[in-house]
Amino acid sequence: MSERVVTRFAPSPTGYLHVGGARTALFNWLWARRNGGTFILRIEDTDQKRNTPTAARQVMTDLQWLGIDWDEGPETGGPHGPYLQSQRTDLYDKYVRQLLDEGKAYHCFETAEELDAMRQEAEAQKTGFVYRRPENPPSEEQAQQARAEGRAIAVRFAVPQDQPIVVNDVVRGQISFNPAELADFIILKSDGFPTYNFACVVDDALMEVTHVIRGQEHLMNTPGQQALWQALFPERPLPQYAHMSVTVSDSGGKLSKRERPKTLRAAIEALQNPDLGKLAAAGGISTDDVAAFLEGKSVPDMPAIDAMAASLGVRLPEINIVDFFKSGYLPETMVNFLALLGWNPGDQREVMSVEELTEAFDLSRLTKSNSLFDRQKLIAFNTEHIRMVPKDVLLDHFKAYLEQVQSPLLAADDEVLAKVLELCEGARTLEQIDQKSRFLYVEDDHIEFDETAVKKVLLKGQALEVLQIVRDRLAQMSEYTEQALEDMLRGLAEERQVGLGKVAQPLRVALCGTTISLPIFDSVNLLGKQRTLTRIDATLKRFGAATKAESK
RNA sequence: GCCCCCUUCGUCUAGUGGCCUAGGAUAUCAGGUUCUCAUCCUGGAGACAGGGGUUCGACUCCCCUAGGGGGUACCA
Repeated sequence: MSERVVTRFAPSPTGYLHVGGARTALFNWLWARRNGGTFILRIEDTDQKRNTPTAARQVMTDLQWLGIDWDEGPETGGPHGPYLQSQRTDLYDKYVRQLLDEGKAYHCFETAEELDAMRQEAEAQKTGFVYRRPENPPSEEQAQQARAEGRAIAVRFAVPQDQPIVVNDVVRGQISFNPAELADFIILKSDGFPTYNFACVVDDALMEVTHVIRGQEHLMNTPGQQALWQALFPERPLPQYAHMSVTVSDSGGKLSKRERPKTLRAAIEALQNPDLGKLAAAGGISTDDVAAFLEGKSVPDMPAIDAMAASLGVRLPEINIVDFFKSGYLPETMVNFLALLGWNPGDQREVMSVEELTEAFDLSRLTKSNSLFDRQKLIAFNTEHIRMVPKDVLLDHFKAYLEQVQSPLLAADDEVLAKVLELCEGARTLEQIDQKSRFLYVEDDHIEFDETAVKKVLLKGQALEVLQIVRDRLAQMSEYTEQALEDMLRGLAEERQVGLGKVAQPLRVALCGTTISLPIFDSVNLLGKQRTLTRIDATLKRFGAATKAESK
């Protein structure tokens, strides 16, 4: 493979990087890395209405979290910059001019509304709408005049009609298109910005892109782009196109950003008496916004959606890359899992490191059919990667996670965190590790007791009695080691002719408020004698009184 | 409506005409280990969308039907 490889990821900055985009980025990146080639990041911000100023930065942050770096792009620079399309308009203008002069493009004056009307009419008659090229395209003078009158003026590419356009796709083979069914598409919008189909071709050519790896949703754009490329850059070879299958959601349909708001809306609607005011406050938006959201009229931004969901304790399906970060997935897991969505190494390997993926990746093994995003399998992968990743790397990931969710465990030093990670071997997500360990750093009088845990463990049988004995023996222990603790608890269980669970569970709930925590001996040990006793006393006082009251 | 793509266990997939009584993973079920949650171990069940061809022989090649997906913008 001595051939030079240049790939690119070209997102439009409309929000967070989502799973689909991340996969596209990853495949392009893997292919470039595999071949010692160049990976370019290009921001396609030619739609004035849809861009948000911080989105490009957000996308870059998300890529970086995944470990996807770019050789050329924003903030990195490179020989083909700038890498924001909104800063390249002079280039696009130049090529539009060239096409116009060569008679390969022409002006048109229809407004968006007029075109809409034509389209609707066509639809009413159940026929497809194809823009018909006028017999005599407007002259340069007419265009000048229209411009002077302030009319909307756009430029269309005249798609060559002489022969079928054959796209040679790496994944799907040769696909032939009838040019008569390809409309003369707009390349320059009336606001002066190029359309995607135009800017993309100009940039791919200028940036010397050799491989275009993208989702199947772009397959229908390809004949037009290819024709444009040949009109503009006849001397340059076309890039290799590879159209990947689409990723669909396990809740049915295409994996879409809209799933999160949808899930939240359903959760709110399922409530008897949703407190809209409280929701609005949680989301930092107005009550009217919440009402409009419930009626399906508008959708608040992601942070507001997240905050409202959190206030209700509702879990939203992860869609954006940051969502997976917040749910405690490792970047290694995401990269591995994403890579297997529409690709496989051809042997029976599945859990793979980035290095292995890079080494094995090949365009010839891209899958044709759509794949479903299976969260269950993702969790299984995460379990494997948590186990596989080097200790220091895992520690770094864990600290980043704790920071992200602002866990009380942030107060712990590296030594304790490393110990916690060791004790949580077999955990499925970083979130689980955090959840079962954070009690260590919660104030003794701030323990939240889980209702079912209290009922099922503490208030059952002789639990409180046993807890009292545990407390007394603990207080008397001169040596407070894990081994001593274990001996004591096991001894007690044996004395009372019960399983260790009968002794350990009440203690666990007293210390953590839940039935889920680190192994009990370690929990007691890490918490320290004093705090352990304090928590047991508080529990005995609180629930001991409750049972007495009940028995009266 | 029109155009394009796709179709193997629930899910992701291996399979490029005989290695297929179709392999792996995950999920699921049964059993075991275990102080909780997990992990872990053993075993089980589970698929070539349907119909026609081609061929000595089709999961593999061709056609049709059905189903799924994508596109049909002055979005990308």
